[in-house]
Amino acid sequence: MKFSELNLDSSLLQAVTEAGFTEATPIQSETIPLVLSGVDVIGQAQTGTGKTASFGLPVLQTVNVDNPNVQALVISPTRELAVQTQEELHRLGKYRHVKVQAVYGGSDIRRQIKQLRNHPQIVVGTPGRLLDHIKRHTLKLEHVQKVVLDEADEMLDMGFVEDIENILKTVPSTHQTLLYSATMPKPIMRIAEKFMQEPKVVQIKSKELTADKIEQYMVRSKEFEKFNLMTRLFDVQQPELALVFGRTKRRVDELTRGLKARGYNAEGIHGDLSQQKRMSVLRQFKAGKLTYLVATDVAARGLDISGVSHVYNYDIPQDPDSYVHRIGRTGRAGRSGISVTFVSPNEMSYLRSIEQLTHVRMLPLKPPTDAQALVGQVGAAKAEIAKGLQSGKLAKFETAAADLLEEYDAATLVELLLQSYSKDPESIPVKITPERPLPNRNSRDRNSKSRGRRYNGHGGGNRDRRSNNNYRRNRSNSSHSSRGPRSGSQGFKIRHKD
DNA sequence: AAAAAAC
Repeated sequence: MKFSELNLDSSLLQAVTEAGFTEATPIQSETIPLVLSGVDVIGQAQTGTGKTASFGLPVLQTVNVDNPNVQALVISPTRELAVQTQEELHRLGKYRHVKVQAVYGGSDIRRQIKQLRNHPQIVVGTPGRLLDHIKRHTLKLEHVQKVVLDEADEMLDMGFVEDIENILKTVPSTHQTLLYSATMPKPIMRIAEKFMQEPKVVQIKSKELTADKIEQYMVRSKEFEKFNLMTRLFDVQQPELALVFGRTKRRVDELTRGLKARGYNAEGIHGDLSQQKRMSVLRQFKAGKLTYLVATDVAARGLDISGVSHVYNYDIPQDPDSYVHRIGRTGRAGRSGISVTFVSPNEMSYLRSIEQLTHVRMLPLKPPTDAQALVGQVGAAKAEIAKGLQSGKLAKFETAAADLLEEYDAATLVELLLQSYSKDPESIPVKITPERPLPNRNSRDRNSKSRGRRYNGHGGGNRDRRSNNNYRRNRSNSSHSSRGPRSGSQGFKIRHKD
């Protein structure tokens, strides 16, 4: 269906056309008329199918621009998503002159209070800060007619339910509720029953939960080798933009440090960083000034960044839903994408439950050899040089560079380069805290079986401590060996020059 | 179990 057939105001259609869209996606064609008719709507569709516009357009249409009160409220699970939604609503509503304001934590509340005095008709916010404004009486919701719960599966997760309930208490009971979600687990349906009145459910049927434009791969690897395997993949795949997911904030920090040390254009994003840092990193990534964005699940949901060609699950998500969201950051808006998930032997059960949910078997990917990684690096270097020559930045080196590229084959050139920089990537130590070992594993189980379980309370702590020590010893061994040849993995060819 | 979200 075309947008022009959806009874939308010409000012909105103009903005849609300017954004480059003519054909509405299924979720948009189905929900826009429903939202316009005023009923409560539950919309479920794959990520990347234009959910924001499917509530945004009808909400923008029904807002009265001559009325200075807040008439619509959009609640988002993360700050970045709130900002993104505000930007998109602003873009779509600019010819209708609708004022849209985002409010979220981590940024100056006084500035937000001033902005709220500017009479926005639509407010987009995260739960905590919305409540803060409500308590300060700097945000009044008594004229709100439409409430949108965006990415509701995440938001209605435990902890948020109460916040949302408290926010909704200040909204007139006659309001229309719109709930959008990529997945629709049972708790959501219960919540929907509680907050909504005879909602119409629009479920966009898709054979697969994950977009088929995403090629999904997995790499079997031990914890200690993941880092090197992943960087080799980077060299071979040369992603345009890549999202790299780690399980914890700390691991994201360490991964980022490690990637930077090896010369990759990487930055991290997670909830412990200042909001300023979070925004600036995201801005750089969106502008293509940053190639690798290392993230916790803060970046897993909803974020729409064009050009994300690869998603790497450095740590496999334990929650299968989270996998669907993470890889949904690529393969958006009709483009294709690639995801690679690293799986260690004790994580096979997570892999199974993910595949059960998505009904897609991840293809085993053979990690590239050092030689292949080298060729990838050379290709990238050549492209860089070519770009530099083209832009004129390297004009004065033009003949010299051309000669070099003529004279040497790829591997030799890289060897020369590395020698001159004395920068052998794998010699740069990278420390990443290992995942804690899962309890009750192999050898300990076997030992304890014959002894029986009755000593449980007593011996448990001891056994755990022992296993930790073992683990630490293993780690220090492997970090030693990163200086010399490592058993089981071939070293970098150009390493042993000294 | 971690992450996210208010100061």
